[in-house]
Amino acid sequence: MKILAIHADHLTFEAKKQAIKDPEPVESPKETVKECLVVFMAVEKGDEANPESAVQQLVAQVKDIAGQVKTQSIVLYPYAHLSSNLGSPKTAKELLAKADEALQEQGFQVKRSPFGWYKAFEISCKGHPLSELSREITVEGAAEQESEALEAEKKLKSYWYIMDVDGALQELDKFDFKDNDNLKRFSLYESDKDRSAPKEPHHVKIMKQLELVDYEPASDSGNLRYYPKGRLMKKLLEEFVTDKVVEYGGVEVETPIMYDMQHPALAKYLQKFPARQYRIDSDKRKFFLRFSACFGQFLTAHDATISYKHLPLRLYEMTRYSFRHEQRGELTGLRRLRAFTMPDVHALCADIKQAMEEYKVRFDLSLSTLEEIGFSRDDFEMALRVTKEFYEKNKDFVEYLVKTINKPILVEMWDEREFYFVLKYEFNFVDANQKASALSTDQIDIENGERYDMRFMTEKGKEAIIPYVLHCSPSGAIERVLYALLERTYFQEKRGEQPSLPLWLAPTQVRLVPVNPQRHMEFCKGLAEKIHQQNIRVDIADEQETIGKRIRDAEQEWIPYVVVIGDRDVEGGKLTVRIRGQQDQVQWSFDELVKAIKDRIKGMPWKPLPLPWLLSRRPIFVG
RNA sequence: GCCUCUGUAGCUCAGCGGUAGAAUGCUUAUAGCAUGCCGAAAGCGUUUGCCUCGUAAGCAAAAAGUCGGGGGUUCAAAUCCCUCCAGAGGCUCCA
Repeated sequence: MKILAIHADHLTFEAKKQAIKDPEPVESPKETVKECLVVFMAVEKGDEANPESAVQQLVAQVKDIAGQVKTQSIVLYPYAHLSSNLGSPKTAKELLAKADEALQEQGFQVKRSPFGWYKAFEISCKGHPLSELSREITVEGAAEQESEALEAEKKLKSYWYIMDVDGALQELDKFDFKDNDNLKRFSLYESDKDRSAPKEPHHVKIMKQLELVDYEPASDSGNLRYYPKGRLMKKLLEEFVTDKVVEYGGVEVETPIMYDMQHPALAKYLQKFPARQYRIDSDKRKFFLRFSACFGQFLTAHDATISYKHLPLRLYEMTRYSFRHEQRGELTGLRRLRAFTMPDVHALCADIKQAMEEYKVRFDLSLSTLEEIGFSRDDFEMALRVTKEFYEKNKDFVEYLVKTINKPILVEMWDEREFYFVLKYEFNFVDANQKASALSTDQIDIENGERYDMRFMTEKGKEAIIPYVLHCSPSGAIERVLYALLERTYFQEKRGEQPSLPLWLAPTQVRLVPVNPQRHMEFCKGLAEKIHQQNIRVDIADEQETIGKRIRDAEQEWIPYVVVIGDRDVEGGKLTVRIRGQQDQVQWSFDELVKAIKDRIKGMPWKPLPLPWLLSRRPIFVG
């Protein structure tokens, strides 16, 4: 709170015009007070953390000044122009009223000029040395600074380029985007900082319609609820990514989700990472919720005995959850959350050569992870962010990356290094609203080895700090993968295709529709059991509805294979299969059906359907 | 955190001071197609009854509402005002 106190011979003020929606009522339009201390004051954001303390301090200050100038008459005069960081009108009004009351209790005569009006005033200042005083009042809890990194990012200057597959850099506006429409959309998004979106993102409706995910009003924003089908898809993705990382050499650990804010290594890292944290009080200590797996893994590595023979050491965790207290307005559907599931694999490297070799391996890991999930290379765009210095010294390395992905990429170059890393790439998905979101990413970190005091024994038997740490999320947040998969169906529809999910992720892979739910049920149950034994998810539309209705329901659920079972099929030995995305139905034997499906989901994890097979036995979670 | 819009039955939405209702779905989407309404009162879903059906909605009836929560204005509030909550969009931010 800022105050300006003036010892006046007289003050006249007159409310002229309403300045805010809900101003205080005016008792008498024009008032004059003689021989008084006029306290111009502005309530600030910081005061909201602890209004009681602000009032207390204000009263103490005013009492002090009034004592010095020997007056009993006080005018409290709200004066917004003293501050550029005003509190809300509501708090200000309450605070004024409380201050008024408290001063009267101290025996002062208090007048208040009404809050929320443009006012005319005339003041005569006495002019003695104590007659004009300004004071600033701060309350505890208000002084929490934004992190250095948040501040730094505001100042950081970026240079934008497109790098083609030969490694040649071109200015953004000189590049011909003829065959790279998606890259153009991505580049504009990044460089123009144009964030306008016309509508609600496509996937929000779908995630509810397919009964995958929903908002949970009883939790904090950005903390979602998963229904059985959504949980299944998420679990499959989690398992797939984990399998990929373990195959690559990942050493899976599990670490706590909250950490002491006062821990020396953590406190410094917090300053370097411009995300906002959830905070938790426990006993005497204050904790923050992790925003990645870095803390747990680095602290683990700090305590471990590591030799050069163990490097590169790949520590891995699928964080459920990582927490980032994003600003309220930034949250949307599955794209940006406050609690999300992120695979995080670090590689501790002995030197730059090893770091770069390892980086290449992980680059392939990320690419194959996204492609095996079901994305094509056209579904995402690569961005590379690098300091000028690192780029100049390692052009070959950068060229290798762009050649590997084999399409032009967006490059952001910085003059100075503000973050803990010197280079990172991302694979970005661009949605129908032109919003880009990072999926896979990997960073070369040159600070945290030292900050966390991670050491290893070199070949020469000397202890050394681990100089390079790679930070990779091979798929990006799992929720975000789901977002991209759902959002992508918009483009499928645009092209005239039926929207669909990758077969290995489809909650129901085969739906059996008995023509007569009574007469054909035995056969269906037997068939379903056989299909299930082949590790294919199956269910049975056994409701008392027409065939047409049940087929329609299956189509609206995006079921990949629909098999209608009637007398013909029970007796004939062939199955009539309706395949999503194809016009005609096919007549298949059981083995042909199984083979067709197995060919498409080869090598991907499988889990049974966590719902009753009979549709008539399932609750409806969404409408 | 700030600004704008939104919140009506499980879902999708109309109504916008006076009886709780006319639109909804699909697609090749600046438009087209289908079904409905203008006639006792939304459509889908749910429940019950009828129908026992071969590839995108069979027929009928019933139940179902704190009109997001709280406060105010008014003879009267879903409708106007204030406030809180939630969602979307913008600003900002996005490791």
